[in-house]
Parts: sequence; structure tokens; C-alpha cells
Amino acid sequence: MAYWLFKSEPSSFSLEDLRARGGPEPWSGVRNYQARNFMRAMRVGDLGFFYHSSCATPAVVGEVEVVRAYYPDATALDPGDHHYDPRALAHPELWSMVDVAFRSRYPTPVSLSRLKDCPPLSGMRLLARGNRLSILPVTEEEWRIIRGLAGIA
DNA sequence: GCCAACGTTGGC
DNA sequence: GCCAACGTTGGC
Repeated sequence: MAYWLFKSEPSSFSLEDLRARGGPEPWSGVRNYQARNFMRAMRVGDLGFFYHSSCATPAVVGEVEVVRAYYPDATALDPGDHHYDPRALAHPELWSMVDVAFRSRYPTPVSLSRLKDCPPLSGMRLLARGNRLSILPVTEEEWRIIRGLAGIA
């Protein structure tokens, strides 16, 4: 069992949006090799934080669960899709996605500033200088600490 | 809107 | 293989 962080701008896709879908959703559109490789390392049953970025209060807002291992990202083959990548026509396996399901929404989200103020989290990849990856690994200790900050037992 | 940081591209 | 230019991300 491993832990991850899924980053999304709530103005385009929020945790509420995921919950409203009522079922698992593909995490599509990732076009970064490092983030893609993290998705390829995910196993069914892995858990993830849902993080809202580029918004008034960037924060970990809840949790999701990986319910399907990686498979080709079909949006790369759709010329009408914002994340269309013609290179995928010759290499359909180029980009991957996993399916995630809503798990919980924290009554009190854990804001980025709170994460920064927590010394034991100083090594978090999310807090690393210039971090831009939309998918990040989270250690078990980080998982436990952040859930504690969220007030989850 | 600003700007620093980063990944990718493409000329050479 | 180098590196400048470019587009994107994301906090502020």
C-alpha cells in the first residue's frame, strides 16, 4: 500500500466534482513523464490526498482511492481534447491514467500554509522548491501527520 | 497580474 | 550534447 497526492485546480476539477460524479473517474490529461511514472507505480487500493492548487487557499481537501491500475489515456488521441498529443497516435501507450474514487472530504482542509508551518513535513515533495508535479508520492509518515492535522483519527 | 522555477523543444 | 527560447505551473 502506497500513498500519493493528486493535484488539481478546483476551477477545472475539484474534489466536489469527483464526489458529484458518484463513481470512479479516470485521472486523465497528465502530460509529464515523472507524474506519468508515478501513476504507473500505483496499485489498486493505494490512497491519495486530493490537493487544490492555484486557488484562494491551496489545501489538502480530502482523500481518494486508486480503484484501477494504469491504462492508456484516451484523451491523448482525441484531437478535440485540450491534452491531445499527436505523438500518441503512433504510441498509444505513451500516456497513462488511473481511475480514482472519492473517499472523503475533510471537515477542515489542511491548507498549504499549515503544511509549511509543520516542521515534520519540511521534507515533503509538495513543499520542495519549484515543485510543479501534479502527482506526487507521499510517505506513510506524511500521510499520518497530515491526517492528524485534518483531525482524522 | 507578476514572477520564479521548471520541463520541453529545436537549432546547431 | 549543449543551451537558449518558450510555454506552463502555481504561490502570492
